[in-house]
Parts: sequence; structure tokens; C-alpha cells
Amino acid sequence: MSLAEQLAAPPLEVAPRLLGAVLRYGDVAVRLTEVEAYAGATDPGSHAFGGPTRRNGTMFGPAGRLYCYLSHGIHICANITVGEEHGPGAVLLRAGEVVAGLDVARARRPRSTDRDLARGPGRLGQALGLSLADDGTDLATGPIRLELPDTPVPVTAVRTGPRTGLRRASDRPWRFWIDADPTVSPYRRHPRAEGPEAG
DNA sequence: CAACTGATGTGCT
DNA sequence: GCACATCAGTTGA
Repeated sequence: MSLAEQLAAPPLEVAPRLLGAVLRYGDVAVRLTEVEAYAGATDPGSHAFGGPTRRNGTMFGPAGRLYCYLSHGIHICANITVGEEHGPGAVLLRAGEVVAGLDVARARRPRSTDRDLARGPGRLGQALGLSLADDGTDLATGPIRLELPDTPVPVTAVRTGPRTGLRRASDRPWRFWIDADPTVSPYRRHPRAEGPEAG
């Protein structure tokens, strides 16, 4: 089964299966410990909500590609396109553990401890050396590869909660992480998030 | 062309 | 836990 076929399922189904997967770019590899699902056209929190634009074009392409965008003018955030046909589903890679190329990752983020090297989407992008030019990369054949885990992370070790830092649709519990993993980033609610305050 | 915004990071307490 | 620095891209005129 090809990578694209394995990812050809709804984001909410694919997201937890990406935990434990390894994203490799050159010397650096990151084992994913935290992801978020974005459902596309029906999800007000998704970049694809409202249709295709110059920026989000990759989300409307085939599954198994890397969707990179610029956040806060300085950080590169990486998603994996998932879902069937040209449905604009994606999974944001929020955090991970550097499992190869530790020296290179440290050089890229000199002020980080090893634990923080890829703890957060911007940090993860920087540790891997991503740029906007990497948007659209095919993760099965390109210079950036996604290696799905041989044995998935057991469901008992997967925790869920609301997505981090969103203003819209901030209450949907579409964030997935590996329980008790130190490289998972802390939850942060958007200052002006819509919806009910978390009790 | 100018103004606004953000799926964040860092430092300080 | 909290404040604020940050700046390219996107949007609207």
C-alpha cells in the first residue's frame, strides 16, 4: 500500500496514526509526538475554509504532500495532506523528538535544549530546516520522507484535546499527542478564541 | 501602497 | 503563567 493510500482517510482518522511516524529531511529526523487534524472546507479553523487561494493550494492537491506555510512572518509550519480525492484535509505537525541529526538540529536552534528542539510547530520546522520552497513536496519520493510506524502507538497512549492557539473553532478536540511524552508542547488558548471558556 | 493578522517563540517572574 | 516581540504574506483600497 502506497503512502498516499495509507493517508487517504479523513484527517480525524489519520491524525492519531501519524503519532510515532518519522519525518526525515537530510540528516535530521523527527519522531512525531503531537499533531492536529484540520478538516478543510467544513472546518473554520482550517486554512482551506473558504476555498483555494495562492497560499493553501497544496491542501487541495493529492494526499501525502507537505503543506508548508509561514506563521507570524518568521516560523515555517508543516502539515501533511490527507483525505480522499481533492478534499482539503491536512494534519499539522505540532511537535516531535529529534531522533537523528541531533548535531545539525542543535546548530539550527542553539538556544534550545534537546527537549525543545522540535517542541512546537515553528521549532519543528526550524530543526528540520524547512522553508516555503518545501511546500508541495511529495513525501514518498521527494527529499523529505515520511516513515509511518511499523506498529502504531497504542490507543491507550494517545490523548486528545482542543487545538492550540486557534481563534476560530477552538473548541474542537482535534489535537492528538502521546501521553506523558516530554516533547509535547503545552496547550495555549487563543486570547480571543471563540466558543466557551474551558472549565 | 498601507494596514492588519497570526495553526508562535522567547524571556521573565 | 504571562507579556510582548515579530515580520512576511494576505487583503483591501
